[in-house]
Amino acid sequence: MNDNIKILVVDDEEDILEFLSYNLRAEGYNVIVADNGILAIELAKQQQPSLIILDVQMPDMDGITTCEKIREIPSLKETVVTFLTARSEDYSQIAGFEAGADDYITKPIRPKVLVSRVKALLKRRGITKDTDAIIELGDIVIDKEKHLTTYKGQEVIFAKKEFKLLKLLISKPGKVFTREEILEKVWGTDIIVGDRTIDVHIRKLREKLADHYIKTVKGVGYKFEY
Amino acid sequence: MNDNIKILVVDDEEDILEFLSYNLRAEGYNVIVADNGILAIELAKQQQPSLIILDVQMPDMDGITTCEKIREIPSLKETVVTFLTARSEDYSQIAGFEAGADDYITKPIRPKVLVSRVKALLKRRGITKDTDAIIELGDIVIDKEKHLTTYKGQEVIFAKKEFKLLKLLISKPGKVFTREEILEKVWGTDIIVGDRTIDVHIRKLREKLADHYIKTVKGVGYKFEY
DNA sequence: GTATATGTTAAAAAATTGTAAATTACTAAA
DNA sequence: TTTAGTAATTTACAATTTTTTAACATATAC
Repeated sequence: MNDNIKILVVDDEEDILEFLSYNLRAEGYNVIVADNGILAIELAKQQQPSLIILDVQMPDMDGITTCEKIREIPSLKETVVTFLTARSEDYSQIAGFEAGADDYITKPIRPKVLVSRVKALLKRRGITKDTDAIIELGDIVIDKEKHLTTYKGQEVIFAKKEFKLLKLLISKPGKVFTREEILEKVWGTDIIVGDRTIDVHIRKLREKLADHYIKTVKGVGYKFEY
Repeated sequence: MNDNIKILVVDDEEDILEFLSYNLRAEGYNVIVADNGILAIELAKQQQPSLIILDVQMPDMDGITTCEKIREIPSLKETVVTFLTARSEDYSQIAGFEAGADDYITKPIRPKVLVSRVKALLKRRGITKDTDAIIELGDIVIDKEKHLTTYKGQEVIFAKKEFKLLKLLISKPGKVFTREEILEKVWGTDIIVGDRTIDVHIRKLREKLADHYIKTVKGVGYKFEY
């Protein structure tokens, strides 16, 4: 479902790992787990999760140290980190924020609280599920269901193919989509179109939005960058 | 790039074998061929291809029988099999799926259709070469998905070949890559370029990063050292 | 010192993409 | 069914960027 949003849960207690991943998976998240800080860092580097839930109290390497190390990794600078603390221990709260955490969740964990907190955190960072009917990126709002796009509050009309292309590019901002990928996703596998077709459609998008949103990566493809 | 992905093509007509292998090799696949079912089974057992493209109409042992026999071989249970049928013959399509095929391609074969179909099939089975999406070495971060390289937090733009070369060298820091190896991996086997081409590209990398990362091992090749 | 391998630079060549205009395909109304 | 309008694609060429070549400089091993 939302296997696009990856969450890494780190705790040394098996029970808690299961509890958390069960509840998050039920919401459709792609959950990966680690039972210690070392593994957590390794997994985080490789898998690039959007959110890391980190228990403060762990043997060997505690959550705070783990968080500090995570923050040192350039590719994880933007990752949301939230702590899991037993009761509301003032001390770990403060230390947690200093270590670079974005939020903390206190045990005992209530499933509903957990889920809403996670949703809020991700939303705050603009990480949305691609199943959402509405994609919002600053000035650009796309309503998939209504086939409606708004740019700076103004409605912009995109033809069918244009809309599909825009939706694709915007679905993973920053990711480069190769021409092949675009053909496959927008036109379909068996349809063959000429070499310039994609360019022309890209041009239409650039015309209707602003030039700078869609970047060309020569020899590779196109990407959407806000 | 995909030289690890092996495809077995089975057809009794020499022309079609050549046509298929030419187009698949052009995409970088490792293609092996067989002109009859018996040989196909033998090769499949030995070589363990990821995908088998099987002509339905063949003398001696037809594609459907061959497929059934392949499906009986435990080590080939996971192999993707696709049929090649003349026109869209309903009969062979149905029989094909019963025999355990995953897809069928109809003749006449269009190269682009063939390739995209093959890619889709392999992807569906999760057969991809791509390792980690992000390579990280201290100050240098390479995001393959975003086709983006960061050096000391600053974005550095590499053209396609440069990017490929950097990716190769950085994939095994410290390892010396010979010129031959570089040519093969970055340019491909059958492309012939002059003597100074690699040097020029190495120079570009050195210009865009810092000189000291890429070391020359005279008489041998180049290596990346952090 | 000579021969061989590599470094450097600029310019040529090749590849890729951008664009406008023309053509074709499609769709909904008359 | 015809028609008119819009969308999608192709075409032909321009503009741009990347890649390669080629000529010469420099370094290194023997």
